[in-house]
Amino acid sequence: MNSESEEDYLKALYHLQKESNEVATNSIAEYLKMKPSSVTDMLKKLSDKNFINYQKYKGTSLTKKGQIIALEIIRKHRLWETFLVEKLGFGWGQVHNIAEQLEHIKSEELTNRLDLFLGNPKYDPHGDPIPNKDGNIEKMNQKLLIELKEFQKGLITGVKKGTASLLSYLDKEKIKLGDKIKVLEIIEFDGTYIVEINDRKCTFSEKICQNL
Amino acid sequence: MNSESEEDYLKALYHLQKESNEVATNSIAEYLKMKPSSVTDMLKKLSDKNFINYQKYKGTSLTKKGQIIALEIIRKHRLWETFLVEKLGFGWGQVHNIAEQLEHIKSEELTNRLDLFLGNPKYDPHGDPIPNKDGNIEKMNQKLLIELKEFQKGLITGVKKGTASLLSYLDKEKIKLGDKIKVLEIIEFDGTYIVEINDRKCTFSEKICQNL
DNA sequence: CATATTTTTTAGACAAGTCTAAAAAAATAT
DNA sequence: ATATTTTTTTAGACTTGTCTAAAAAATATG
Repeated sequence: MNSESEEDYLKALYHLQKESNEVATNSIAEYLKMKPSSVTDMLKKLSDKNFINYQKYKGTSLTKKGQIIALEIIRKHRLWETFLVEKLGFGWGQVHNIAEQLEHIKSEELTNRLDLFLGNPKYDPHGDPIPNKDGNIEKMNQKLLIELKEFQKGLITGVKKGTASLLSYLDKEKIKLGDKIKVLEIIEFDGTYIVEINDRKCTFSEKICQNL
Repeated sequence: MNSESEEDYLKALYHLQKESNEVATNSIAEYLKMKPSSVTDMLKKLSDKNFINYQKYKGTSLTKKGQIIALEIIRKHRLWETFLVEKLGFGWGQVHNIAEQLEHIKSEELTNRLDLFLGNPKYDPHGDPIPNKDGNIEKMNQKLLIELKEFQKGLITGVKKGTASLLSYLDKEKIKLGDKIKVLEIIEFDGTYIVEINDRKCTFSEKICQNL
């Protein structure tokens, strides 16, 4: 059985690999808020267990075996987030920390029963796809809002950096997943977007370049 | 914040205190399947934190503060067991280990929302009372089956030592909590009970001296 | 390309929680 | 009331996962 710490590293690797295939020691350290030396230690351990491809001073990547574990953790995380929002009535922003704990609960049967109980959801409350039992995860066809030009339209399917403050702002504005969005105007000067959602006009700063 | 290990000790203390008020180091060790020396170490730590009354070579007991923590853990354990059985469809016997993990999840709001979601249950699936938010727990008015005489009647409200094998035996016999029970005959020789449950006759060995 | 900077690793330390073996205290028995 | 046994504690070791400081490798700069 793997420790919680090992699971955290594998999950981090999975997320960081979306940016670039080879992950640097320092970026893992930054992501997990640890010192690079601690990361090196753990990379050795994960390499011994054949969860990662690792050679000194080279970048790191998940092996097939490591990826399977990472996806199991992500599956559990997203299922629990769904449970917390759908069944217990938590808001978007509150669930991450709790799911971070729940994702380490070890029981395959629990995970599968939870999945069934939730109606085999495809997406979590943030719009991220939930891997299935066999570790298959849907490739996302998402764009960032900043990639859209004037008069283009889209559906809001998720938020990238789920900062609590952004999520609660969106909540307050009654903006939710699945809402249609249309870009009315882009202000050159500071990159502010004027968009239309649910027939209402909203203004997004450039920093909210993280939805489609 | 308290470690999982500390929580396990406090919970053990709570359960062992029901037998006798002062708990011996060795009995904690046996209960938790650890060596007595490890227990001594932890007792010092818990004593420093004012969770227990401890003096070298004397027995140990929970302080008010320690009892509050213990009851929080027990509350969480029993709520999660209820969730697993009622909502996810697990059987009696399967839930203990999983609840043992879930009880350590730290979020008061989660616990309270779970409680609400389950309809503020008073008893867990084994018939044990669930402490409320303020740590109040119902005193049990349970007797062991062995305490009943011939022709006395009762309600099955719980199982003491929840061994998986006994639970699955009861399941197979379709015996569940709330069933009415009537003692028809007690066989002197080996203490076997012949009882009537749901209009059917059953035979219980003396060892099943753990229901009312 | 030689030096400076950055990244990564090594070496050694520490905290938590456990263990074994031995010593000390308490309980029991003769 | 003393000797034996049992219980409990102490002392020291080990593991896991982290850290700091220093060394080594890789990368960037003039």
